[in-house]
Amino acid sequence: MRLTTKGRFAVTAMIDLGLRQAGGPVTLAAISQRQQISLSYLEQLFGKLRRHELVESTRGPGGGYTLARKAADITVADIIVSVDEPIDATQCGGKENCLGEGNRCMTHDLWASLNTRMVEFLDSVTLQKLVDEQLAKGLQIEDKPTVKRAISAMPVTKPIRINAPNSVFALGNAFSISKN
Amino acid sequence: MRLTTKGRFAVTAMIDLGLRQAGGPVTLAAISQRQQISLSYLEQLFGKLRRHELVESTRGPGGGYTLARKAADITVADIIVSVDEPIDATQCGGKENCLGEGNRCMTHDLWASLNTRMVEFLDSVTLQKLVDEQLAKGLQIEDKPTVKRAISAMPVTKPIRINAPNSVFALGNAFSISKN
DNA sequence: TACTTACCCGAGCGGAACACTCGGTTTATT
DNA sequence: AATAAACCGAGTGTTCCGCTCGGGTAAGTA
Repeated sequence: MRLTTKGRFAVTAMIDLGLRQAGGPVTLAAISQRQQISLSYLEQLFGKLRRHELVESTRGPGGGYTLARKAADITVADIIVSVDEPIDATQCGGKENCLGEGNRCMTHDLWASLNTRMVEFLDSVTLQKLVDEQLAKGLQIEDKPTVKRAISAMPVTKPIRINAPNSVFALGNAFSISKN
Repeated sequence: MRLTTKGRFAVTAMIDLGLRQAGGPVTLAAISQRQQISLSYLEQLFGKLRRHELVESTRGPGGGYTLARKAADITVADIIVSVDEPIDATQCGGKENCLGEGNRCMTHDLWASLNTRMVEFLDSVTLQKLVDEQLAKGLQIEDKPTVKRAISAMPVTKPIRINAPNSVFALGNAFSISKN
């Protein structure tokens, strides 16, 4: 489990989905516009989210994605684990004697427990909670416009790189971390 | 604030330091051996830790590093923030209107709060706590051997890549994350 | 039947940052 | 002087992120 913008995007998109799915399946194209995430990239992420059974898809016109479970039953950990796949093991795969004789594997036990607590934390934050937070902040969801009008009114967005790679929790200046 | 093996190494090294500093300054070479972390890499990390005033250094023979504060006053967040430096801001640096007109910056508020909670959590885990955990697990600290004997008894380690990049919380198989 | 909509999929690419090396300098002790 | 250790900066290879491209397939609408 890594924590990158990948997971951040996934969480963001899932919140968007949770906010709008009451009006039927939500299109990736719509999420892409609202959240400024590349459509193709969203497709990759939602492919993973679907395989992990966090979302369900319906194809064809009027289709899109919906949550596979109630938002209250989806946690941030679920989402992040889904998109940041196992990859593979690093160093001393499973073996206990990764260090020399005697002094064995202090790192593993330590980090495993730290890791457990991290997961527990992320697991304690449900999608519902995040959705509610957004609603509480006065976010208002406009009705779905007719497709034709929305398309015609849409400005052409030039493909620039919006997001820097691998910078989770490295937010914009206004939100940079400082412990005073 | 990113979460990578870099931070993991730093935390591990700091625990090692916390465990051994009672007997005077601890050498990076010693930490390198015990924790299987490249010496030069440790030097980089401790350079940052020193600049952030988490450790103090004494040069020359018999020198090494000690904690700049009590272990109880150093948190995991302190350590990780120190080594994973600000870099710089991504996307819409500080501006509030990163999205188009109307729908503005849902992502930021959301992630900022999530981020805050993450930091709060990591800030709640002190180095002292981690050190105590290690001690409780029966780790025993041997007396410092004389330098000459230790050096002569040391096998030549061939420089292989021990650790994969960018895989925090992607632990070995035995510790891979699974939410059953 | 066509047409469109939307999900689906895999290959690939530029660049950032990780994990690490190397060669050297400075400071202090023996 | 010799050694031990912290310091420093400039590299290097690899991974993987963030994203694009080009095509597919299923499901509605005409």
